[in-house]
Amino acid sequence: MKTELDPRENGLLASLPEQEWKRWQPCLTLIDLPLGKVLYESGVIQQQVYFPTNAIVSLLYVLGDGASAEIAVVGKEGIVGISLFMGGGSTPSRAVVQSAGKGFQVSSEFMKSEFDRSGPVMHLMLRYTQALITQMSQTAVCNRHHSLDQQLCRWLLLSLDRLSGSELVMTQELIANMLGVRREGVTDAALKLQRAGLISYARGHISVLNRPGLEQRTCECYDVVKKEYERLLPHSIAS
Amino acid sequence: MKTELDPRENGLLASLPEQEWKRWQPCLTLIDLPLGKVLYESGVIQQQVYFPTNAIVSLLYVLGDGASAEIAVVGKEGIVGISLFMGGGSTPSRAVVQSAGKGFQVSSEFMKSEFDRSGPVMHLMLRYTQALITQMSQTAVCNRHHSLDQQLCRWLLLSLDRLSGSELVMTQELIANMLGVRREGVTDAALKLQRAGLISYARGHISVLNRPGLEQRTCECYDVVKKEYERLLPHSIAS
DNA sequence: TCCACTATGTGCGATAGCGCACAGACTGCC
DNA sequence: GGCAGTCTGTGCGCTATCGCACATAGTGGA
Repeated sequence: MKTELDPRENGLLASLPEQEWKRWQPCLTLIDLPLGKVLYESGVIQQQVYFPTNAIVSLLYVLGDGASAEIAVVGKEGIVGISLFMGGGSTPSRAVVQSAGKGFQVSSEFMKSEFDRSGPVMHLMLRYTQALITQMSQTAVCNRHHSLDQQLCRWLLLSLDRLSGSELVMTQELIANMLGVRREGVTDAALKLQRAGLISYARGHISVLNRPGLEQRTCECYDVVKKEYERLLPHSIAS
Repeated sequence: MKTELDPRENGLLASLPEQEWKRWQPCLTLIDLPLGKVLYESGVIQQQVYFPTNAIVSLLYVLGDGASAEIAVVGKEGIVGISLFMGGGSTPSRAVVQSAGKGFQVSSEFMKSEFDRSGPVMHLMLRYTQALITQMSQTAVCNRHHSLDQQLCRWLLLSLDRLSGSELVMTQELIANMLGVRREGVTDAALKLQRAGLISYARGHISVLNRPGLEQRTCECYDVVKKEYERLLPHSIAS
């Protein structure tokens, strides 16, 4: 009679071989991921790692003057907290829930011991990390060369891919923080998309009306990232 | 009577424990890294990985329209070709020698088998990768928020740290490609630094006259990256 | 010595995004 | 039903950077 969320809605957990899955299942804890929750803070050693199912988490960097920029976004295809197994234990960035939902957590100790088995878990995590690196690189390039309009399209598409459905709950203010631009700039860009009939925007609710249209309007960055995720993590993002 | 370059001028090779080093030493091949040499190309499977000693290699992304941007820079502290052990085998970016010098290469097979021992080599490589991720993230943020002046300072300092000495051989045109800006923009920024007495520029030769001055003028990004390299890879960058 | 070439410096109009101020509209709560 | 608060839309002057055109200055080879 359980209607509990299935951990295997997370792409990485779903990719675990049967044998590993048996070890993992009892160690997974369902966790609520409300909007704005900080999963880790710059420089702080993490006690858990997280596997979102229907939430989105932004990795963002906050500058001394309060300005910020999103480095990458993690959803049901990934894990939050890679620095744990990469060796640092912390990063100079922050992970914030950007779209509320649920996820699963496991303790750092468990994650570490699983990684250190050097088996499928490790290789899966490393491939994911490689995909994440691509996303970060592409963010850097996109920040440099592409217009806000294009970046907004990219951002919407990346976020949608990491959820299910075609609706996002997200104010323009928040999007501006993620993209590292002014709120008014997002308003302008969003208006253009609305007028083109691609999205509809209403007080924090974005509905995508014409996804192919968005894909046409975005820069190549989106496609590069998407293809790389598909190459490295087949089946992890339902498209 | 050998005056050959010591592989241990590379920080990662120098960090190998004695036991590993004995295995590695016979497998290292000295290689010339002339300006502009492409060490790997977007999407192409690599046959070698490279450990620069006195050369600098840029990881850069080239857009469809020819525009480009540097994602990260690798010098004597690192390795070129992490995607080999991360699992992808290739990345959607390009590695180009940005400052001529020497390095050592090992075959993909050797690197892979060493990584798969899951010992000190693996942990060293993962820590390096984590540091590289920090550099990429910070590049993304810097591209978004900081002025060209500041970015030029950051870039000069990062490059200097990865060489030895206080001189760079590098035209403004090339720097512009790396930073993903116009050549004239670099001219302007470089002039400001010259007038402030921080550097002197002469037909592709940059001498840093006042390093503390540069450090004062750059954005926080440089410091974040530097500290993270020092934390994750002690002794790897001589400061 | 001269010439072609490359590297650097300069000017100027165009544009994207910024910072700020403020208006209108919707929402939730009393 | 009214009010406070939040979200979105708009106007305007400012600045950094762009794109292009062109001037100047070293440099290396014929």
